[in-house]
Amino acid sequence: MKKIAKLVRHHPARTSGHQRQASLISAAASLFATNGFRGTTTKQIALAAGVSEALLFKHFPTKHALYTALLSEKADYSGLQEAVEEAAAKREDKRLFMLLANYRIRKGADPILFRLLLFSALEGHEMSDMFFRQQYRVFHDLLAGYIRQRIDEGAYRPLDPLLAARAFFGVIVHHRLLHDILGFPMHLTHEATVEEYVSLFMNGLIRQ
Amino acid sequence: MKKIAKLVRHHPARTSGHQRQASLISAAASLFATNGFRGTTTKQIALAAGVSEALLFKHFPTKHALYTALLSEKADYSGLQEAVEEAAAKREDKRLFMLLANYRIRKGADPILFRLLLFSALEGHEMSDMFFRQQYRVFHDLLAGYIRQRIDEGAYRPLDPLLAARAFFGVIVHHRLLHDILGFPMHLTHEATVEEYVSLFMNGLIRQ
DNA sequence: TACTTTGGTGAGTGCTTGCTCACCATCCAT
DNA sequence: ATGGATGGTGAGCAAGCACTCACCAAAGTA
Repeated sequence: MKKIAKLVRHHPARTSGHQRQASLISAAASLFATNGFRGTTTKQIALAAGVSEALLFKHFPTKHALYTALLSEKADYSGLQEAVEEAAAKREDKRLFMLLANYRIRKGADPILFRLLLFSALEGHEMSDMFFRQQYRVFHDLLAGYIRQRIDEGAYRPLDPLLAARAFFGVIVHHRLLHDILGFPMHLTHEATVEEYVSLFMNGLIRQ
Repeated sequence: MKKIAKLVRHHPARTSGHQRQASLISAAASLFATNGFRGTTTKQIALAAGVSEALLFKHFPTKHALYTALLSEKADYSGLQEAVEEAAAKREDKRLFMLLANYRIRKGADPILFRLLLFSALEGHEMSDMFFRQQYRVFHDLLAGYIRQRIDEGAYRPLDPLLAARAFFGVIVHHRLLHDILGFPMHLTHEATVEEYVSLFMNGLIRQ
């Protein structure tokens, strides 16, 4: 009798340390993304992950450490970089821009990451700098470099390459800002939107 | 003797209600802008305004009410709208774009407002919607309407007007994001930057 | 079987938060 | 002068916060 009661009572079959850590991080991700670092309590995270608050602190010494772990895990742009570099090598201008734009605007693009990034930038988390300077700026410099090259080759007008690259990312980032953060509805399909942005960037507004 | 002592002791000459309210709002503005709503305490605000916390709550029933008062006071785009409409009526395309871009990028542009807006958008404050839908969207629709008109007149290529307007604002907003929030240095002067962005937007990247 | 390690918790701790309340001080009108 | 309105405060409250601690339970291991 005693034994059975014992077995039945708490019996969710202990989870491994790594799994727990992962589930805590994923629970934290969506909470931090929606409410920010300061707007999220460790109690909420523990609850969302289905464990006690005490266990959270067994895995991460502080709330801050959990946040840092989360941010460094989320940063992953591999795959895109190679595709972009290939398109650049082949001078496939339009494909290059489409790749970059599509990566962020495409249907499955993770709005959580975008919100996390913005929050961390605004709240001034130290990981934010790392995030932007390492990951984001890779594409920044990559694109600026490519534009510079194409200007030298005479294919593009002699604009400032860095500003041109920033302008392009601006269009994309702003789109996500309106769509993911402010909740503006899409008014064309994802594909058509990307196409339109790229066309505008490459050819300008004025009828030539 | 007695009289003098009385006069000298607490003597900062009582401030009027309106002045106090204004100084509280201005103190709150910079604190909310740097730390967000949740990251700012009423104690900090009171301290920055040089009064007791209790007085703050005499002027604003809740922290939230102060935030709302602040946001609705900060929203003021008058002046620009008329100038833009005038340029539009005269079909001074470049001047119109320069006006819009300059308004946000110019040297004195208030970074506090931009941060406040972003924070309120991320934190999901109800004023945020009002802010964006009323103020921000005015220019959105204004510009989109103008672009549509110019397309009809055959001056612009037949692009989607709304997306084109968004793209333009995207460039500007992104510039401020990099500069005001992430702390990226300006690499050209304000004037040259604006000029470059407008030129890119109007003429495109590709040498025609 | 016994023992160490690891997963897991309830019940706190001290501190900070938004907010209140009783009270004082100064102005202005009568 | 005097009384009501208005500007202003110190002390404190209940709730919530990040974080801790003593302790239990289930595995692996000898």
